[in-house]
Amino acid sequence: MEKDLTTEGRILTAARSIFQQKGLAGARMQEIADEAGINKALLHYYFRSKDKLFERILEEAIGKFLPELFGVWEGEGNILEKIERFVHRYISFVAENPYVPSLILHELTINPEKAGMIRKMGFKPPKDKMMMEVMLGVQAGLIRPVHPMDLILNIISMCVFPVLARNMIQGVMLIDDLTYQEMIETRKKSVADFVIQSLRP
Amino acid sequence: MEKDLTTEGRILTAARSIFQQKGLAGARMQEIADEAGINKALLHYYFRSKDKLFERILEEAIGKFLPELFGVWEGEGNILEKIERFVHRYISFVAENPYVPSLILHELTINPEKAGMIRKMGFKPPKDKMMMEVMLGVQAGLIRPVHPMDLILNIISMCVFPVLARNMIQGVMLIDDLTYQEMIETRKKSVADFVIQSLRP
DNA sequence: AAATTGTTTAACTGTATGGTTAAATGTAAA
DNA sequence: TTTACATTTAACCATACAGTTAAACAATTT
Repeated sequence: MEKDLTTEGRILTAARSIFQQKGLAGARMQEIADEAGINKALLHYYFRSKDKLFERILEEAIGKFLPELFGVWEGEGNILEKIERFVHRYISFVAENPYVPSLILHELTINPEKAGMIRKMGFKPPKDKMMMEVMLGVQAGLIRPVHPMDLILNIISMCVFPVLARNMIQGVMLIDDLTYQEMIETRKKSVADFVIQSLRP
Repeated sequence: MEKDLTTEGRILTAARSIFQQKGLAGARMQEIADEAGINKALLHYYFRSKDKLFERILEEAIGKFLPELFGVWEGEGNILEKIERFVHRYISFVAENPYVPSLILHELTINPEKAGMIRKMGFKPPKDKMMMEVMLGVQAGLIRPVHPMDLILNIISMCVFPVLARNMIQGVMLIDDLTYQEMIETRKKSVADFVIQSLRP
């Protein structure tokens, strides 16, 4: 249980952790209360129901996740520089907030209609910008021609999956915590290299 | 509800589907019974408890997943050919059995200790073989030097993630079913190309 | 001091759900 | 036909859990 923060903050921190580990159905209000160092009555005093609490956490997760995801295309530099910056920032982000993709993945797998929430929150995937950026890179001779959506899927996969599936991969490959931690760290560079190497004309 | 198959088979099919969509905690025995076209009493007649049924499904999933994953390194050909074969086979496999990685991921995220089951089932990741194969490829001038574990993580990520996170990606990127289906299909080649391009010396 | 707000305690309600049971019915083989 | 197994029906039990309530206490503000 956290010492500092307000009670509401401690609840949110606890809820994030529990919901991420167990999902909506698997989480227990009592457990969240325990983790926050309070009791169930107070938990309901702050958040009327489990669903409301979960929705709050999910919205917060999406609100952190998407700007991070879409933001790259706004910055300076050519496509190679953007890729490098994106990979570094994105792996750092998911490594520090592993609950974010995990929650969204689980919830949207169970309940695909909830994707509507994304549009309601005003996010729009910058597909046009992506297309344009890749085309510019090709024309400038910086990269070979590729399908933009394929490229972006590849990059996101390599950034997110190793963090998202950490327990599974460690379990299957028998890798210890420290080694894995270091691997994630080195991947902030190596994934960008891997992509950039592949894009050589 | 399926017409053919034995009752046990229909139960397993139903359980796979429900457990994949909702996870262990979210699944309902009644729902599994309905999907199998039988009643709850008969479901318990075949599988004593939810946990037993789930364990059966999970073991089955791991038993399908790991041989597919580790099998590549046994076949003929140089590393580039193996990568090409692996990507094609692996994406085909996960596309046809999306429940497999989904189940394992969710369960091992919640319950990392269950990774022990993998060792108990006699699977061992062929790390040595992977190392050796990559080193041979480097020595033969087929590929540039890379960290084998990084490479394998990249490949697996690009194969599994787009299928695993399909709902999330479609929701975020606003891609319709058919388009996505086609993308998965083309990725059976394009991912291999992407990797092989990256590995050029 | 009084009022407001945050927090605890502890008991309680209602419901969803896993699991059981027993009796009846169907079905196929011995 | 008898035996054994498969399946249904329908009721039932026990438990876990979300959510409520009321009374008391603590802390802060007015």
